[in-house]
Amino acid sequence: MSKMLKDIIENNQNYQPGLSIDCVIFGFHDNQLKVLLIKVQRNSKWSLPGGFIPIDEDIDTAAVTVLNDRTGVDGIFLRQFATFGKVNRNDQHFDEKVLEYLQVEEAKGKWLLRRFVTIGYYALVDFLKIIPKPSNENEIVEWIDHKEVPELILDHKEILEKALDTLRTELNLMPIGYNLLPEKFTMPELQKLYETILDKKLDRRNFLRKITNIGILKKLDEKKSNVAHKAPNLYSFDKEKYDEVLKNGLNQGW
Amino acid sequence: MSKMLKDIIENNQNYQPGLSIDCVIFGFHDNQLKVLLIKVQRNSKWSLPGGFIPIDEDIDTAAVTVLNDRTGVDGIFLRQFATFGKVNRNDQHFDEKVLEYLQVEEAKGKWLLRRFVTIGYYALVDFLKIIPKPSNENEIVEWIDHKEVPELILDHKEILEKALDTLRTELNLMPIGYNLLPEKFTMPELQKLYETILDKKLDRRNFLRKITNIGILKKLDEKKSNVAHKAPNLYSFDKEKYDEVLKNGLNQGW
DNA sequence: AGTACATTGCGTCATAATAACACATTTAAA
DNA sequence: TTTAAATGTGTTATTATGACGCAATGTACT
Repeated sequence: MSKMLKDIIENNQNYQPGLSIDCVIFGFHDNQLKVLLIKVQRNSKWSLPGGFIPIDEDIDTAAVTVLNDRTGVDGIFLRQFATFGKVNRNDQHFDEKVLEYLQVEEAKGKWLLRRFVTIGYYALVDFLKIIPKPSNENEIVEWIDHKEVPELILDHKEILEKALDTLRTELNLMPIGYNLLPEKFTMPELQKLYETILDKKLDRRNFLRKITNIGILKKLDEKKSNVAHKAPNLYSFDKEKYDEVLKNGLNQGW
Repeated sequence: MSKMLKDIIENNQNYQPGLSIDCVIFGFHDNQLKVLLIKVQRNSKWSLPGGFIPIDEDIDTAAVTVLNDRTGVDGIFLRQFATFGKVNRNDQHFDEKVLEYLQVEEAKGKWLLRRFVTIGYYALVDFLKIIPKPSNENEIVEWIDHKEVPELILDHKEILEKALDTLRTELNLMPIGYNLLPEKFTMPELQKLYETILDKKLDRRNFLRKITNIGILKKLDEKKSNVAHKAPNLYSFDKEKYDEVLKNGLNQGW
């Protein structure tokens, strides 16, 4: 932090006051659903990557910037899911000591001390295509298994939980693998992705039938190599049909 | 407006800057899905009821206040669904002329002229229990059929559409009638509610079977009186089971 | 009073989706 | 060569869904 944050505080008239963005960036690797977390060295707790909103940018655009800053990619699945604004949510986060440390004027510093409402976005990214990028030299950026996320700052744990909850619901409304898996993948991998998100075992054969019937998969004439046991077939998504289902939704219900 | 808005502007340090709340309040009557809209006389366009966020209130609490101000009820279904923050969303809404009219100092007035990000909430209320209440003497509050909503200010039409879209999706995830219908209701009424929200005809007999199987209805030993044709049976919700389904969700999907 | 008509209540039947499970095949490792 | 673990491809019973049929009820009209 520091230089960048100091710049923002001193030019706070260029940013939307009292409003921030936090991103829950999901990736899938080693059969684990991972979350990209950051740590500012000075601080002992991990947090979600976030940022402020330039007054001349749409909030969605600002969210893309946050994502892009940390992952170096864009054109990815990024979706707003909730806004958090409890009165005390960022009490005791930044205080006078921080402002003193940053050497900003008291008047300017007040901008940072008030209640910040934060808009939560979640992103689905291809783990292998991302190189976690600290946005400055003191920042640590890491993928952490969602089951082993340590204590986070402020209400970030609540934000993460809500994102995961949203993801679970969306799983019933749309396909999601395209954003989280590599170009080619196996059926067990896709199933494991679903199982990990839902935290629930699924029957292998029933899963195959159901996911196949959606009509978004292409079975490739190729098997995964260098694997223990029988080599599983490779699949890829039929992007055109995938997008169609994304648009129209899965379960019509009524 | 006016007195109240002027007060807010002059005491803007008591409100979250650049942030507002807009409520899409749904009611059901005469087989129509209605939306509660307001009109400030000076202005020719209708708008969603909204408000600002006191710095010492949670955003959810502020939303309850907005709802309560216009309907006089609380303890109702109220849910945040999205946050809107395009850069130009409130350009040309309030301008210098308004501030002049309100006779507020220019410095204070600037608070109102910047981009406001608005948090959208939607509410489901029992039409008959609500008495639309103007929050001041110049305000007009009215129920308007969602199919006949005229042009609205700013991006309020977009906000309304998004709320309706969310409601349609939620219909597949949870039951909703409890909040929109009176204590006792008929099966055709409940079905019409679903048809109106979904904008789609449903088969009467299949609807009965499906809604009954959810297990949230109590068939009363009573028929609706004063109706043309055969008197339909009355139903009410089994609140305990209803809440259980609300919590656990309808379609498990996977 | 008698009849037409709209609406309700309670079904059926064919088809599709889902849950539970069986068995042969492939491959690495013992 | 055998074993164990995983994959590929089924079957069967049950349940859910979509598309209808028909008698009963009550209003409105002649």
